[in-house]
Amino acid sequence: MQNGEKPKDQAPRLSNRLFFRLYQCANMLHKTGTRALDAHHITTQQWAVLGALTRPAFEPGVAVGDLAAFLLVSRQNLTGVLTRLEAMDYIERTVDENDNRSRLIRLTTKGRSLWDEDMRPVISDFYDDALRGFSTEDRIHMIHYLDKMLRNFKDIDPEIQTDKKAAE
Amino acid sequence: MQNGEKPKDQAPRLSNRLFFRLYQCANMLHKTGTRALDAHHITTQQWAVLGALTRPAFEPGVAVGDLAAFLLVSRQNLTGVLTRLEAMDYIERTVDENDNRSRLIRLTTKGRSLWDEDMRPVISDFYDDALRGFSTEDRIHMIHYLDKMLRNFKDIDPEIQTDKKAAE
DNA sequence: CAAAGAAAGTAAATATATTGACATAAATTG
DNA sequence: CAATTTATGTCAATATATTTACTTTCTTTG
Repeated sequence: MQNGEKPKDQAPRLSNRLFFRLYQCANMLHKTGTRALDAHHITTQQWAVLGALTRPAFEPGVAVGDLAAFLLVSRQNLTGVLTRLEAMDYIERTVDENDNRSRLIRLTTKGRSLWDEDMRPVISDFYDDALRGFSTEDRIHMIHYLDKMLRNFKDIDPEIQTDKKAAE
Repeated sequence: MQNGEKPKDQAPRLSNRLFFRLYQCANMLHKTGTRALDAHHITTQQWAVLGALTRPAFEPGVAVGDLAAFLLVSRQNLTGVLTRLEAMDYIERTVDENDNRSRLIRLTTKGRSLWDEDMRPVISDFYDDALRGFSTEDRIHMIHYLDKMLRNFKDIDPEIQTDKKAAE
């Protein structure tokens, strides 16, 4: 620590700057991400849902609550997003045979096609643009920091039980 | 590059993971941040606006468009947030003497008091919790990455003119 | 096995956020 | 200087996102 002039006074400004940048990045992620997929009328939230549903573990169908826990949004929020995706025929809701309360969410053939043919190339280009200048090591470091912050957020949130189980 | 097995195949998964973590962090930032200030009925967006208005450069009053450019949200979005903050008597809108189209946004005495007495301590604790385990260098690196990504986002966005001018 | 409890999903109310459209006022042009 | 263009803020429509409340179904108890 070479800076001798009261490092404690710098900390609040540093934290403030960090979170403001995170806030700005979040705004731009949704703004530019939604615009990138505008031709297909897909928003970043719908993107996140569709992307989750392509995961091998979720392909047989996933409950709304589990999907919400994975995306870190509320169950109630997902209801609306899922309703719109279902209306566009990209996903389907089926009743869980083992539990009539539970609805299993799954990609339709149309949804799978949208993801593979239309969205995947656009997303790939979007990633390239947004990560321009990031080396592989930069990306790994950034993921490390985001993971670390995410664990802290989960500790703050009384709803989420941090069960130490790595989710990929 | 020591990893000899097709590093190009790893890149998409790395990018995907990075943006998914960013998406999750953004969700948690708003969720836990709004909850932290729930006792004062302040959301993270209102927090961002009030925080911006405490900046010395904005204290004489700032135009809606300039505030939107600073926060990286749309002008139209701010209208609603400002209306609610004005109804709570935390900010005031005055007409710019030099331009009758422009409204100058400023903190009220009540808003200044809310920020200094009520919000600042809560925000300070929130920062401590969310950045637990982050060294000063970690914070600087994280800010660096967020800044870098932000520049890329601005390059993607056709609306924003990146005029290379550092905004603090 | 019936009653209390918990869990899953959805609806309603409130607050963001975006784009498109619009009214007013300033700036530019001919 | 009048006419077009541009700039500023707001309203409207759509899509998130949250908390509160409720219905249905499953689980737990007595």
